[in-house]
This record gives sequence, structure tokens and C-alpha cells, in this order.
Amino acid sequence: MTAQPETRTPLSRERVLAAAIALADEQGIEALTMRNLAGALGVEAMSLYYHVANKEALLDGVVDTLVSEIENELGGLGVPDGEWKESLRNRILTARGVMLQHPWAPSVIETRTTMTPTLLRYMDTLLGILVEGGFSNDLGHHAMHALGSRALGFNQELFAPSDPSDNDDGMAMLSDVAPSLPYIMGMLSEVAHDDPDSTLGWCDDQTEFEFGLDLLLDGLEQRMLRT
Amino acid sequence: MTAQPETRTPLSRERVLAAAIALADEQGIEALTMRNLAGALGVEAMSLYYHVANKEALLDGVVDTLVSEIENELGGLGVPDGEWKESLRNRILTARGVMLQHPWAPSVIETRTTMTPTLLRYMDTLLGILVEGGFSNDLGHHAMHALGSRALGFNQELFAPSDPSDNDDGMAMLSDVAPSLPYIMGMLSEVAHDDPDSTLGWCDDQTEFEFGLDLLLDGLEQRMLRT
DNA sequence: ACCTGAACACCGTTCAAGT
DNA sequence: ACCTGAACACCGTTCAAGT
Repeated sequence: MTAQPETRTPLSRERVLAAAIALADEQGIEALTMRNLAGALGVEAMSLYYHVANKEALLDGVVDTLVSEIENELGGLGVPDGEWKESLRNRILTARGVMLQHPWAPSVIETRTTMTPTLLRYMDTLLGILVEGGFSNDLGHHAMHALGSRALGFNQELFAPSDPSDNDDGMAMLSDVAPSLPYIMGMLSEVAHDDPDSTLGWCDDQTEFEFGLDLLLDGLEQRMLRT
Repeated sequence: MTAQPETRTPLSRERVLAAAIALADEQGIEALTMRNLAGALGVEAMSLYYHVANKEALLDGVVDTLVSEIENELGGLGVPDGEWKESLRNRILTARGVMLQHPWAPSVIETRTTMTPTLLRYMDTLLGILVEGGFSNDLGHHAMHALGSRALGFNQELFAPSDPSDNDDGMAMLSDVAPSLPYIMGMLSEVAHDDPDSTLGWCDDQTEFEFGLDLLLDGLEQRMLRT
């Protein structure tokens, strides 16, 4: 039990980022404060600033780490051989797999304002898949924008409940306003909603994500062939 | 100049929400603190809590006010007559018009976790347009999710620069990593980027928004007709 | 019913100082 | 080179108190 007692491994940027991800995974993103993170690393808060410029830089690094995680699962960088549509779909669904392991990640990505080299390289590979698949630069450009956050495996819904597993957040009061929601009530009586196992938000479940993704991919294919 | 000197109009939920929107418009969303907002209203911070439960409720109210703004521009609630595709497109581009007047709004909407009656009614009308246009409940449901935040007029990009008018944020260092970005560099040499007048982020400009929107609408139409 | 003042428990971050 | 302690300028929010 006194195995490694005083041999505190020195901090490093990588250790800090890994600890930040672990902390967010375990206690939620709101628990990721400089003080908490330092505590988890057995260190004072101010020590973090030696390895990371400030909290924004910490979050940038966290996102970079997640993008690297995606690329590792795909076996590294580089445009793969094979059909563009399949490659792109596969890549994006792999990205989604990483997001599902870190459900707080989309909310962090949404707040980033600086484009990092890692993210740029990820996007370059996506664009490369399109261009090598026959897209013009112009159509490839449109395609990247049309995909938006889907390129990283998540879809921005109109709102996300605090606890993804608790749909009653917005549902409890739904009965109050039901009379003024004829179409939604009609739909809900007929359509099952949400697979709790593959969900990144109220409605961003696997089925809906793939529906929207395929809608875009099919549309892009048609516009490419039309050229 | 001493026209209305001591006759301080009493606070109200509406005045608080309107002042919050004005403050964010003028000084940016990060300036919207309870203390600042109170100051702008000539009141102490704690007075706000009489009209609004807390800051989250304030932001919920702000979003509701913006949605109402959209509906006012459209001439009220209710499913309009006419072709579904045109109605939906028109509605969404109107929503986008409101977002462009309040460029901070998307970032606030993204953080909402409670579904308000106002937002539900807005969505009900969108769904109504689809269903009256011939969509099944199931396909209408898929369509709403596929649209995601586009239903409110914005598209989640992979990152958004701090100052929308300053693309150099991410571009300054682009030259450093250029060698590892063959496709992006090739594209940028050929494709013009961003219309600064109609932009909600790095790339969410009017052209790209409409491209993505039409991609989705065309795809949905095909899937509906296939039924 | 509506507004205030002082206080509390947090943030991120600075700076000079330790080893 | 790496880490710390005390302090600063902010947050949102409580509670008891004023009118």
C-alpha cells in the first residue's frame, strides 16, 4: 500500500489533458475547474498554468486530444483508398463513437474559437476524401460546411436536456401545453423516441444521426454526379 | 432634459428580457451578467431575481423572446397555406434573419437544457408544415432532427472565431501548418470564403447556409415522394 | 409587492516567492 | 525548471431587511 508513496510523477501537458478528460467523464464538464483538476492531480491550482496557458488553452488541448483519439481508432491520418462515400461515412461514425464515450465533448467543441493544427488536419483528410472521390474544390467546400458539426460525429439539436437519460425534463410539462401542439402530439402518439443507449442529447440518437448523415451524403453525391 | 427624472418605470419580466437582449447586442454575450444587466436598468443586481428565477431562466426567456420575434415577422403562428418546401424554407430563412441581428443567439440557444412552450409551439408549426405537405409522422420526425439547429436559422460549424469579422484568428498560423494541409490549401487557392455581411461564424454565411438547407429539403422531398 | 445591502461560496488568474 | 500561497477581481446567489 506504500507502493509509490512520494514518487509523484511530474506534471506534463499530456497528463493534465488526460486528467481533464477523465474528470469530465467521471463528474461532468461543470466539474472541470482549474481547482478541481489540480486536486485530481494532487497539485495546487496554480501549477497547471505552467503546462497550459489558461483554461481556454486547456479546453483547446482537450479537443485536440479527442480528435487524436478519433484518428487513432481510424489507424492514423491520410486519405484512405476506396469509395468516398463509404470512407466518409465510416470516418464520421467513428468520430461519433468517440463522442459517445465523452458526451460532454460537443458542448466543449461548440465553444472553441481557435482552430488548432490538429483540427485542421482532421478536416483536411475529410476534404481529401471528397476531392479524391471526384468532388471539385468548390463542391467539397460546400460539403464541409453542410456537414458542419456532423463531421465530428454530433448534430446540434434545438436543445439538450441536462441529463441525457432523463427525458422527463421537458416532457413533464408537455401535458400542459399539449392542446396547442397538435402535430407534435400526433407524432408522439405514433413515433417512438430516442434510444437511451446511443444518445448525445434529447434526440441526437444513432438512428436520427445516420438518417441526417445519409440525407446529406446522398444529396452531395447527386450534386457531384450532376457536374 | 428633466422630462422623466424620478419616474423610474418599474421593472417587469418583459423589460428585463428586452434589456438583456439589448445589452448582448451592444456589448456581447459575455457582458450579460446579472450585475451589468441590473446596472443597465438602473437597479441593483438582486432586483432582477424578483422577475426571473435565476440566470438560466433569464436566458430561457431571452430565447423565447427571440422565437417570438421570428413569429412576429412571419405574421403569427399557424401552418400557412401553400407548398411545404417553400413555406419551410421561407420560415427558416426568416429565423436566420433574426439570428443575424443577434449573432450571439446561437451560442445561447446551444446551452439551453429546458424546452419552453414557446419553442415547442415553434417546432409544432414546422412539423405541421411538413405533415400538411404530405409527410408521414415518422418522416416528419426524422426531418425535424435532420434540420437540427437549422430550424432556427443557424448551422453548427466546427468552430467559430471570437470576432466574426476577423478571420485572421485561425488564418494567421495557417501558413505554419500549410504543408500538412494539401487539400485545404488547394481549395483555398480556388474558392472564395465568407461573405462578411451575412455571417454567423467562420463559415456559416448565407450561401453555405442555403446550400446545406436546400440539400436537406431536396433530400427530404425525395424520401417523401418515394413513400 | 417590489427593491436593496451585505455576505457567501465559488470562479479564473496575477504575482512574487519558494525549491 | 517546476511548483506554491496569498491575493485580486470577478461571478451567481442567499437571506434578512427595508419601503
